Amino acid sequence: MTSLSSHLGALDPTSDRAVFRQIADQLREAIDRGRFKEGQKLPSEAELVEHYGVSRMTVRNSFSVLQGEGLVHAEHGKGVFVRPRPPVRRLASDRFARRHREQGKSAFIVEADAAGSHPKVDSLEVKEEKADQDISARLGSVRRVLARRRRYLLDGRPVEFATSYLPLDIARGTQIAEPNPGPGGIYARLEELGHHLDHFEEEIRARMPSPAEVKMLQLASGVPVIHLIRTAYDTENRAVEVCDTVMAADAYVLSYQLPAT
Amino acid sequence: MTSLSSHLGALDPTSDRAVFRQIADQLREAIDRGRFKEGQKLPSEAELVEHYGVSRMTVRNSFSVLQGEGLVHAEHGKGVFVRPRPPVRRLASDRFARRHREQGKSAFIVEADAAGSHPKVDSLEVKEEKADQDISARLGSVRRVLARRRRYLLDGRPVEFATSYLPLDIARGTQIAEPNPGPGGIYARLEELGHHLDHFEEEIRARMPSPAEVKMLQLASGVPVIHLIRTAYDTENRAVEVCDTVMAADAYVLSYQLPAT
DNA sequence: CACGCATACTCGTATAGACGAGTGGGCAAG
DNA sequence: CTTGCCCACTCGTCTATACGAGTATGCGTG
Repeated sequence: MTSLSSHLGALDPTSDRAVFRQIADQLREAIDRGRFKEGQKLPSEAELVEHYGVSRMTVRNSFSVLQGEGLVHAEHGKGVFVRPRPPVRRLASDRFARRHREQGKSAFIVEADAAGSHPKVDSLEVKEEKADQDISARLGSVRRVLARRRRYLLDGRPVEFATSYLPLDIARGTQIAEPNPGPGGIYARLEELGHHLDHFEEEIRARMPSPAEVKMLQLASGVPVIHLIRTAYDTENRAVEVCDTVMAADAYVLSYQLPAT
Repeated sequence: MTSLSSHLGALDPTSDRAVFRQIADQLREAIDRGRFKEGQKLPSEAELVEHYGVSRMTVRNSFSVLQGEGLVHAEHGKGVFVRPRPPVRRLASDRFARRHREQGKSAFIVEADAAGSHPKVDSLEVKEEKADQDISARLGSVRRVLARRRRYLLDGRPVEFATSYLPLDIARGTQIAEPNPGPGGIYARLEELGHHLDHFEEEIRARMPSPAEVKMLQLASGVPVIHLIRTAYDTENRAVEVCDTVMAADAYVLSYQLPAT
């Protein structure tokens, strides 16, 4: 009678459900019921091999199912652990309102400080480049754009990777083309330049990350990304910026307020 | 010289990148470059075993990487195929505007018909039940609610699964408690009952689906879900409905329009 | 011609074994 | 006591094999 018996049952040989799925089911249920808590170590592969009397690959197969569901993650040399749900960042739909544009620091820094996290922005890159087809279409058939890339981190963990694209005739030679765009960010600069912002349009998709995104965001397996594309329009209904953002889905909740009209 | 050589190269034995990752990389690149197109069959496991000179489990491991990325899906007895991107349904932020509430059919049906798809709604269930903690909090501490569950399908494929929760003092005994809520849906009924809608609040998350959701939405592996929770408020700022929606992420693009204020 | 079955090919599941590499603790030498 | 090494335990990668089950094709029988 091992200590595992208290959390995990036996297999049903008559079931037509695959053995590795049965094991995954039992582990999942134990996690859901809180028998294994966040961050806690699951039984090792060897222990499960022993407990269920199956081969190691079968146990690993079970783990890979749970990994794909984002429930657990393995650490080489240590064990398999219940994946903790990181604190989420809530993005409200009024986050670009003018009243939030007063302060010197960026919205990300201010908000994270308020939440007690340690924010950081790195991978800054500002350069002119050729617009790809999609960006070009959104900005109204421009060929070249100013691209501002940056990565956001909370408490050392990368959570978001964003690129802003602006037409050259607007941004070139202005502070927008500088690494530090100044207080209130590029939206404040755009307004100073006479491009009064009227509204934003946001498109949201969710998908699994590419290998490059896994690296940039240090994503565990089983964590999707939220892909948000925001277009800013001025009062003349011209698209003045497109911001392409990829977020670690386990770190975000987006929130929108809609009028019933 | 097999036909595979034209699409796939050789392994680098000096690389410290695992063999199955190298194979996955080559297949991924071939797919990205369009050498294998949407819906097309990839080389069989046996062919890749032959081509690379590795064991079958190594090839399967490569496939499982690509499956986790949502790039391919396997069909028992047939082969492994490049996963086609299904037509997406665009949800605009004005989809609940009053002007869309005139017609007799539901918004889903009207919109899908217009897009040339064959819409269907099934799994209708309307019943009173105990509100869970989250729903209760959103509705302002109600104990029991009317729950309206339904599943939406496009061209036979399930794409969305939604449950609306309404306080009993509003919904009980009205047409809202009937399977068919009538023209304009429950929002039209709510307004007729004197609950004039003021605004909606939507919360969006993305995550991997639970096994139950995989079943309900017939999701391929590597497809996340978008979890949307909408709360409807009347002009007295009372929450009159909470709608919990789980969508197949590969079938949706959400679109919001925000004022710059 | 039509139907049914045999067969070959596909992926799914499972076993058993081997070696490698990261981690951490204990023990021995300095 | 501190340092450094060894070892036990962990997951990672890979091989080889076996059988099962779903699919498609073609051939032979009726």
